[in-house]
Amino acid sequence: MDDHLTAFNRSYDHCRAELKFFKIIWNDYSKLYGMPNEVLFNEEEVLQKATVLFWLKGYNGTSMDELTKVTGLSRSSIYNSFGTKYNLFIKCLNHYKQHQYNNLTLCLHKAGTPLKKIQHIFRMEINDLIKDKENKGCLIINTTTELANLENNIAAFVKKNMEDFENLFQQLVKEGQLMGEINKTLSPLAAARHLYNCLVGLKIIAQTTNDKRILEDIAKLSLSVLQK
Amino acid sequence: MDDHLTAFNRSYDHCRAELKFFKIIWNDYSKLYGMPNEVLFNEEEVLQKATVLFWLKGYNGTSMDELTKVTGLSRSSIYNSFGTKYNLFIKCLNHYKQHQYNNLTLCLHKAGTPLKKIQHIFRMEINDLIKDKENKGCLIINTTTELANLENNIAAFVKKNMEDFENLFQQLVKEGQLMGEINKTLSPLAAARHLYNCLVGLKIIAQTTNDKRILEDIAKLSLSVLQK
DNA sequence: AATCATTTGGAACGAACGTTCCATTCCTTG
DNA sequence: CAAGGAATGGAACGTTCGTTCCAAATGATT
Repeated sequence: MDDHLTAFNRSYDHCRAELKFFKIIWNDYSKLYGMPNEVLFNEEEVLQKATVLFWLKGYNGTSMDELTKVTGLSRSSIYNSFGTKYNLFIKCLNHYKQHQYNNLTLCLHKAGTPLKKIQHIFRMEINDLIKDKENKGCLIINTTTELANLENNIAAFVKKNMEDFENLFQQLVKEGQLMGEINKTLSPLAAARHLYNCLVGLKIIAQTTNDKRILEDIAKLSLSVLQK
Repeated sequence: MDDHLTAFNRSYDHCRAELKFFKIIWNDYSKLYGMPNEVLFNEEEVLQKATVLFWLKGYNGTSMDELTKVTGLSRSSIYNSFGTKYNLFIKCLNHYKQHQYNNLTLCLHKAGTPLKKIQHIFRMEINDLIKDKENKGCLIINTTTELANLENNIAAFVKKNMEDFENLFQQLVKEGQLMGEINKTLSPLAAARHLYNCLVGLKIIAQTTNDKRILEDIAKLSLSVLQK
């Protein structure tokens, strides 16, 4: 897919957004004058189901037919609500990231010191990976290897995701250094990238093994560089 | 794809292998009695080209049509030589692994001490990743995220690959510990898994960034746990 | 030249793909 | 009950998919 197509997609999305906006306006207007209401649509639930399917089988491995079955929606409804398969996939990616972000902030509030927060993030990620009996790994990592080198939008999304993780870890490392629980000679950015790198590795290896101890051993050793 | 299909694939492969064996016998026999020779086929070259395509676009993202174009072979020739798309892909995976293994042994012979060998492996991997302007990453990792959770043969191949790396790293860590250049309190297996984990991470991150220093920083920090 | 097994190009297969279309259903309001 | 419009189910669109098939080409031996 080239830049031309990307531009087309953007304008297409824009067009759809505008259309939706006018529909909402029209909805209010018609209510005002006693016209029939628009039947609302449960986007969240459908997105969750579609996300799991893309997560399991990948973008190219998932067909619209399977998506209709898993969501319970008909073809027309999906196309009416999301446009194309590609648009639906992008929505699922964002949905997944939001879900991931929610889990992460939960971690940050639960644990105490910065180092403990980092450790807790790894513990949670490992738990989630092991809990998944389908070994789906991570949707964003799966998408990276499948599409990031072929599609600019995806590449940008994936890069942004990496930077968000880097910033989070960097902040925690800095705080930990101030508190004296993390080695002060480390570059916070380099340490953050190292942590993200290990997390990514774990998400791949979890697709190969179900042994929780292997993942825990790796995490333990990776985190050991933080201490002096 | 279930176990039944896997079993079918295995017996199908076996059948093809046997057929090929008899063809070779027949070839010798027919030569002896002056019968026409079989026209030989350059499998290596075709595999290399097919491998690069699968590497770039993934299994589901690659069509037989593109494979004919990139290899220069006609449809019939590919099917005659490799059977199915799936069989061709498995051959490509093995071809890729062999190539990877050759590079690795080259590393082991070039560098000196065990620790230096490990460092040299990481240096070479990073160089290869950065050199690739298409950001293809690693075929085996890409295949892990695309198919390992859906196909038993692939899962077994990927797991074997991980174990091979683990064994290599474990051996090097043990030797380094004997020489006193690697921290003796480390579990060689845990250290090996940590190293593999970091390598896997690098192969993913290289699909997101082209900045060599980022990868080098990560490798440096990851390897720092080996020293005391 | 004739014979032979084998390879090859290209047409063709049915199935599945993403997508579009339209008649019908559903719900709300008058 | 009638009317209106959005959402829906299901048929159908044209492509592309992996795969098969067959006539023609190939090259060594008689």
